[in-house]
Amino acid sequence: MEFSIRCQNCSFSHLCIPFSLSDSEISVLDDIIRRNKPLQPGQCITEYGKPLTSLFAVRSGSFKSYIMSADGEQQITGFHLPGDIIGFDGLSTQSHQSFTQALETSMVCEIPYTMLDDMSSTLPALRRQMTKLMSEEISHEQQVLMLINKRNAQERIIHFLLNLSARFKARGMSGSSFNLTMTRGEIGNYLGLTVETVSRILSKLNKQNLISVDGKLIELLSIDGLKEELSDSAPLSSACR
Amino acid sequence: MEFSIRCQNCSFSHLCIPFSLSDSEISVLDDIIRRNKPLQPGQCITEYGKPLTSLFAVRSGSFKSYIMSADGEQQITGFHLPGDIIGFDGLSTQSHQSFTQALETSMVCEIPYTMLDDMSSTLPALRRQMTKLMSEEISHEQQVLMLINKRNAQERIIHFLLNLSARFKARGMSGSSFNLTMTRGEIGNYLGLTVETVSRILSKLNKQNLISVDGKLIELLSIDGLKEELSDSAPLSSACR
DNA sequence: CGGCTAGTTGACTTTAGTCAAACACCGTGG
DNA sequence: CCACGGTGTTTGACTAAAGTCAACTAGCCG
Repeated sequence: MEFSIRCQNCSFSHLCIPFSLSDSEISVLDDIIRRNKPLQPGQCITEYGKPLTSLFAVRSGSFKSYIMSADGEQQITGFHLPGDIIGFDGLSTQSHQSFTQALETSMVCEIPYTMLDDMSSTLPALRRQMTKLMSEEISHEQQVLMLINKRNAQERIIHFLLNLSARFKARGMSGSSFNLTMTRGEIGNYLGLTVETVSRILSKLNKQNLISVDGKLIELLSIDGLKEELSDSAPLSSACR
Repeated sequence: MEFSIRCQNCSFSHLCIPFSLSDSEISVLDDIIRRNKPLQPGQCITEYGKPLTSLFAVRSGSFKSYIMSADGEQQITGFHLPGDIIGFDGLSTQSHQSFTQALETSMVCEIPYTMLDDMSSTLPALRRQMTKLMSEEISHEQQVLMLINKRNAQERIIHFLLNLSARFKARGMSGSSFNLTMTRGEIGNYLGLTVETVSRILSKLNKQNLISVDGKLIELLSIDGLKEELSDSAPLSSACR
């Protein structure tokens, strides 16, 4: 059936768990993966507190993950594109720590975790890749912390756009023209800004002809110009020794 | 010699890699661990770009980890207490992604990584514990992102103090009275605040008799009162739907 | 057509940052 | 023993960046 694309011919496998596995190893992995029907925008694949039985790999579309505070406030912790793995934060308790919601019609590969863990004892390359992916997530979150703590609103948004651009490019899509599947509010939530600030800065960058904004459609007109804007701003803060 | 405390009688093993390993498994682990001489304040155990050959477990004292941006700006990503594992962020590239510096005279257990990885193929409990520790680090960083993005200066500092308190308590030390081994500047750097703001808020909490500040020595006079301060403040922001 | 959500823009406010000055603490060396 | 320099901390006065509040527009879908 149509949902059954295999890892062997998946164009995102170099970003995903199969990276650096041999063909035979990939085939073993492929056998345990479940590919379900597409998800509609708004549908959740993980919810806080639910038992973690599988990890998910984004097959197509996009997702947001968010945690929720005691008072019900959301904090978006990441946006996921094809090839990304979802669920690492739940492995410590074997129950999900965050919510993950489809931003558009999307598909995922579901990877039963106990099987994956079992396989990793006999396949060192698989174990190493899992470790690598988790380690990358830790490093990435550290970079986000610096972005939020040390950069102003415009710098955060430019970083965000450039990061999206690079990730689209790594997936064989255009890095200069893409659709935002998240709202301005979701971008702001992630970056610690309000909707208004996000909107104002996108308008400003648009006016400067650095980007072209047409609703959800974003074109990066001058990536160099955008990077220029980053280095222009105050290079050192007093918080740094 | 005096540096050779073993995992078997280490009082932090329940927080560390040995957790949930059997006695015989701990003994295998213990054999690969190197215990070097104490580190002086300011000494680094990891530096960006250096090959990662070992992970480190804090044995005594405390550390800060920080990443550095292209323009030399530091972002502190965490403070480490006994039992904490240092180095997960470097596993993806097999080279360290951050700097880790002793804040006081401290000792670490050095765990050669290839040996640890080899062991994890035959010891599922070890593999699971490593995964658990990495997963916890991911979850923790997500919580920090929410703290920085959604909480004001006072809330960040109270959270920071309560978190330190809980961690000291989990290590059998007083959760109500402790020494800050980091400077106000380092606290501010971590929380995205300036030295002045940190100082002002500590003074304010001191004046409110919620804490007592005497230089580096902090006493939490009313943990309930501090938590009260958290829930008092604006419960919902407009960034949340 | 009407109602809803998302997005934009303007006017005003607030929080934390900046700049500056002074103090405390600590180790060094005369 | 005390003077000195350095780093860390505190406090005050002022500023600026982003948040808040509000009004309005643009799509979208029933």
